[in-house]
Amino acid sequence: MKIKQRSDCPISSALDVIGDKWSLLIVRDIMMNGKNTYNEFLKSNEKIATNVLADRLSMLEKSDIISKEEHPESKAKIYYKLTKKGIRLLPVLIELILWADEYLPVSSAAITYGYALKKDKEKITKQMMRTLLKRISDK
Amino acid sequence: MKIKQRSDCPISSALDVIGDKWSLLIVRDIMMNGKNTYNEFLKSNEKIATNVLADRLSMLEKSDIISKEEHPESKAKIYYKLTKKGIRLLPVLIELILWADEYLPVSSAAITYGYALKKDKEKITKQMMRTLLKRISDK
DNA sequence: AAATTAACTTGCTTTTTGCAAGTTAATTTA
DNA sequence: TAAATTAACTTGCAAAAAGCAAGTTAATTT
Repeated sequence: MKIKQRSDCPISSALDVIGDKWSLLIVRDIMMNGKNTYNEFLKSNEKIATNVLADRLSMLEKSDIISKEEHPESKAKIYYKLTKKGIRLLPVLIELILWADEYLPVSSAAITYGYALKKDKEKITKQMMRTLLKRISDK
Repeated sequence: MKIKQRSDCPISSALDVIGDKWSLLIVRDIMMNGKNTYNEFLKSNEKIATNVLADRLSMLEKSDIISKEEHPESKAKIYYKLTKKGIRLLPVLIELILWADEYLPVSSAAITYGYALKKDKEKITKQMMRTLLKRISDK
């Protein structure tokens, strides 16, 4: 499978890569939920189908948004991590959270978090970005 | 058709509404390309299928992201416009542009725009947001 | 040695997309 | 003013993608 580019518009190009219902949830799981393995992704609340997960992981890897590594604890596991390109999607996720928080029904935990985020978006984003980037630089 | 909510995570909920390959392109066309009618959307570079366009427009309307109005020039036309909820997606689009501009091959025009955006994101976003919101308040 | 876990793959059904052609009302043209 | 065109869809069908259940293989645990 290859990714078709529908046009050279940046928004369209971005959506060609991550504009489906699952890719950004995998990114979210790694970025914010401390998940890094196949089975951890499978167990998320949204219940991705196993073949779709396999497909998305391989697409995200091909797009250089995630990469595979040896799992530190076991050879049976694969450790999925974000690349820099993947980490740089953080601001997109942040804006989706802020939008959802304002216009969609979400969990009360999300409301609380959104409130803090709204007040200090810049700072929180920068801080998270730094932490995430640091994690990949000292591997 | 109704929208299924896969979980109460804000990112997931946002993607349930606008996380497909077409919805945000329609929003982009209204927001940044001065398009407001069915045939204008159809003519975009990405070539959406006519039945999919009809479906997305009705979903976006049901989600209160766009609304239909009489076209000022003709009764044969329908004027689609963004609601406030739709306009508030601007920051998401902006971040997608910035990410694509840095990590994907896009047009040279997009590169130039992205460069300005990167330098002055806050200001440009606020200015655009103000203009868009003004347009809907004085209808 | 047997059971379990992890990461997939396979086969099949359902849903969504894409494409071409057709419909209806409003508008423009000859 | 009749005929052609435009605008916004709808319909039918084939192809692609998603969802679901079960199966495979290698590593790990019991």
